[in-house]
Amino acid sequence: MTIYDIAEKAGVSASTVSRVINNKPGIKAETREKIQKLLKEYNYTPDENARGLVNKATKLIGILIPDIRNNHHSDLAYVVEKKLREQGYCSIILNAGYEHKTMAESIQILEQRKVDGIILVGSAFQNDRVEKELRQRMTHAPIVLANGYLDLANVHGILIDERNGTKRLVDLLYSKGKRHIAFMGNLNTPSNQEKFYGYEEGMEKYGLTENKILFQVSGIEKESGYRGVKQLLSEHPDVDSVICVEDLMAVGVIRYLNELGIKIPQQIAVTGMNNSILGEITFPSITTLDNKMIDTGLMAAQILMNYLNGENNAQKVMLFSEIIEREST
Amino acid sequence: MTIYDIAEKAGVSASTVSRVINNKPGIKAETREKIQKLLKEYNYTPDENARGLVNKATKLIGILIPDIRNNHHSDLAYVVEKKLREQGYCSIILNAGYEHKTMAESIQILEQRKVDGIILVGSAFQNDRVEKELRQRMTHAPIVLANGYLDLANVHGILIDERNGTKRLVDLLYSKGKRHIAFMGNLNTPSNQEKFYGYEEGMEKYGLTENKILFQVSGIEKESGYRGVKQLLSEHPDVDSVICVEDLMAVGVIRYLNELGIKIPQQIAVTGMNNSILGEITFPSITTLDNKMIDTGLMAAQILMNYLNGENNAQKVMLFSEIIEREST
DNA sequence: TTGATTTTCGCAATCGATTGTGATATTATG
DNA sequence: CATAATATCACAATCGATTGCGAAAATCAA
Repeated sequence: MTIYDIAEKAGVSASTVSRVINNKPGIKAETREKIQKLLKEYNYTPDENARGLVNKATKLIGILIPDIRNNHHSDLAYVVEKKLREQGYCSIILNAGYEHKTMAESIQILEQRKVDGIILVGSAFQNDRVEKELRQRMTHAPIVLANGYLDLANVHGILIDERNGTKRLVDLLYSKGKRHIAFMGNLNTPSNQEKFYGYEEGMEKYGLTENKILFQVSGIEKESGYRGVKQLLSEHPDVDSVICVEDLMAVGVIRYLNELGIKIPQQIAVTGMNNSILGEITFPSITTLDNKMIDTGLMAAQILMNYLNGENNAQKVMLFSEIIEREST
Repeated sequence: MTIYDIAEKAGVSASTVSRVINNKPGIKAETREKIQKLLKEYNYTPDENARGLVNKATKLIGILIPDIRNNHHSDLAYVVEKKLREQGYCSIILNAGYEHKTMAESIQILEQRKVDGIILVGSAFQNDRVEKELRQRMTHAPIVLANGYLDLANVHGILIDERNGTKRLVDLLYSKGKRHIAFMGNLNTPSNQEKFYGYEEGMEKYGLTENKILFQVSGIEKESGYRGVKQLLSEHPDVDSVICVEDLMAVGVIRYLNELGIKIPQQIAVTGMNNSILGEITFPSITTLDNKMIDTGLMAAQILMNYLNGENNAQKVMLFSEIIEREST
């Protein structure tokens, strides 16, 4: 069923039907109604792809996510998809992985699809390879980097004050009497680096520079946390609290401590980050830093829509993270 | 950069460039190479939407999911997206909700986008409203219903033996000496109904028909589990085990029991279903029924690809669920 | 060298929409 | 009633690709 079929049935030309569909003027009320009735009857809807060709707008938005299986990624994807859909946009969600190569490949796919805009989720996209790819193939489309910043004309950034948030996490632990606070996680994303800087600032604030421990582990899975804390404690028996860059990792930490019968938080306190649902359901539940994924998603969608509606001022927004205190501290 | 731009630079017609891109014969090797070099140089890739117009294939697949935030939904979406991408397809993921109306709306969106195929995730799609919508607007495209079945020519089904799986859950609990086994969750999806039937069969098998308790709660959130078990125990103090239709719900149940100091599984055993990561990290960890979301996803993608490659035999596949025994039983 | 084959490539139509321009029908004006 | 003004709609071009068909060029045979 094409627009020509409808036109034929109505005894008019396709252009007339098009004008009715798009509420353009210059059509007799009588004709308009007749066509509208036919549109309903055959419940015809125009082919968005064909439309995109001439309108130079596909109404497609690309959402690049390292891994949709992560709770905070899917939380964000959910609100974004929902909000974009309200405006008639469809979301193409790609798992872009954490490697620069796969990220770049994903951007190429979006170029082919001629998406109207892109949302990049996670600071992992804040790297040279991605920047180059965006500069080369995505000059036309607005881009929102959720949790990060890239200095390109058409890239908008939403930043979360993870640095300050982490610093406040140190405050919290200090207030609980903790002095040997360790930081666990790798530093291979700008986001994690920010967190680490915040940790450092916090420790320095209390004159605990000597006690700083950066314990790098490879992944963010709970196994990494489990093995990590095991090794951490063997190397630094005096540690009395651990800040993990991810809730999932904290889950592994807690499991190990539970197995050893170490009292949380009395002997060792633990915090995660990113406020995943996981933190609510462990025993003890995990104090975490809410990185405002929902707000970020809403904001990202909003900025994109604004831009597509003509508000061409590049934006850089800052959201404030929030500590969610639970049993593990 | 269009195909005409490339053609101009190469001093040939667009049709020649097209034939080179698509590896069609009838082009002099010399010309072919020259064009290929230009394609690389400008790293040109054809507009997939324009291509779709003439090829009558958008290389777009719609994935309908009630809610991507559910872990087992995103697990599935992840593998599906990955596998489809390998074949040059893009995934449009829509959160279709649990209401028939929003499901139908989502199907309409996919029709407009002229997707080449659809994957429906979850038995919730197994209803009249969806069936009608598919029959009306999706006769052309292959559809795979992951975890369910609809009797339409172009709909393939992947079924999971949740009924039998639940029955084996009853076996397990019986073997642990439990006799007052309650079933908790609503029955508003075919999947949950299957689970309930399995529960009934299991109870009858052991002559425990008298002890059957169907305790219906509205949602599947942990709060539903928490409140549910609270009420359940007040009404039926002799219950010694609870089968929940969802891990998340079991999380709430466990939390309540923990708060009361009830020993799990000695006093009351608990099982969840769907093998979410949540079940691994609670204390005690939750025995669950793995509904094979990963396998289902791979299978769904595979069936769709087969169909799109010409293997037009409708399929109905059965996967076997598997009990994952943990501490809660 | 000439005519027959085969290669190689361009022309033009097509996919399903949108839109500027101009033609026709309708109404208004004097 | 004739003419000007306006309302209504169709034609054809266009978006960026693909493809059947025919024309020109190259190769072959005699």
